Amino acid sequence: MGRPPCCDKIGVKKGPWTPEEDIILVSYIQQNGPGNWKSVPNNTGLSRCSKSCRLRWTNYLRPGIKRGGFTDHEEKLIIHLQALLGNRWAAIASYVPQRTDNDIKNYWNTHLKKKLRKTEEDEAEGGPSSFSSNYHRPNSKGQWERRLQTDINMAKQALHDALYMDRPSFIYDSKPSCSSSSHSSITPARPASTYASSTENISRLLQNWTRKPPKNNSPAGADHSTTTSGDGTATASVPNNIVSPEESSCLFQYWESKQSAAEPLFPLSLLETWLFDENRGVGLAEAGVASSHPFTTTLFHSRSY
DNA sequence: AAGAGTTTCAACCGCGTATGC
DNA sequence: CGCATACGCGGTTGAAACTCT
Repeated sequence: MGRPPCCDKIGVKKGPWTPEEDIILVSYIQQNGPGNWKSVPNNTGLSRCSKSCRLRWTNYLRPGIKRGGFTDHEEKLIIHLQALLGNRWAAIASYVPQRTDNDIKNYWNTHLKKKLRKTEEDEAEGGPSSFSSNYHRPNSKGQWERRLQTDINMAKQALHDALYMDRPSFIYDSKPSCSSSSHSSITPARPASTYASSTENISRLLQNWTRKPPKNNSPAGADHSTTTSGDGTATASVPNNIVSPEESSCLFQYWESKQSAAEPLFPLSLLETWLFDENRGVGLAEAGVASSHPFTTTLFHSRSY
């Protein structure tokens, strides 16, 4: 009885990946594209479980991944999304370009949770804090969870329509106009050259391997933005997320622009309001907020329920 | 300088879901 | 429809790095 192991445990190597293994994996994916992970160990000769290969690729080697050095905006975005979505890290990651779910999860567990706890303690003692008060509202999660899922799916569709309705051919071969640095493709099967930017990651990685910088040089990590790979994302490995990389980029950029303009947290407050709104009959469009931004306008006008 | 304690994060594990037969 | 397999996700672990004493 019991679940069979995902792969043959005998002879399967575990633990940290070596640069050699990384190179083998990256070059294989450059040629064949991500996917069909089951066959990767056999075809590459790597003594690794298929799962391990996929994880290594999606969390570390994939082009366009930014590591460490979370910005203040990203931090707030994550907190906000966590309050909305719970521990759905993959969903949250879909809104934060260039970050992996694992990275966000780790950051949450090691930094943000503590930060929130501390802030809440401070609040309990004295004045209100802008950091957490907006994010942790009591709400019967179960109550809106099912609805949330439906809403998310519909929002995704609407968002997609809104973003791409004028660009029928965009999806697989051109960059979204609002995205300067993110993934540009969501096609599963790709020519080898598409993955060229993997080499940026791997070379950077190998540099780090030979001269490991102190861990807390996180801003340097943020500067790595390699990221502008501009193409070649391993999009076949993009999980079944709420929004595509293009969409998340747009959202994120809008978020960032609003943040830098010192405006309130409009886009997510809007989203949050929408999601939490008990009186669904009263849409935000009717409340007059949606019209203030074309994105949300289209989003809400696209909703047909 | 060194040992203890703490933090970080890459990687693993197990479960749920999707897909193909 | 049921089963087998592959994939994706979230929780957890543990080694390495870092900080404190």
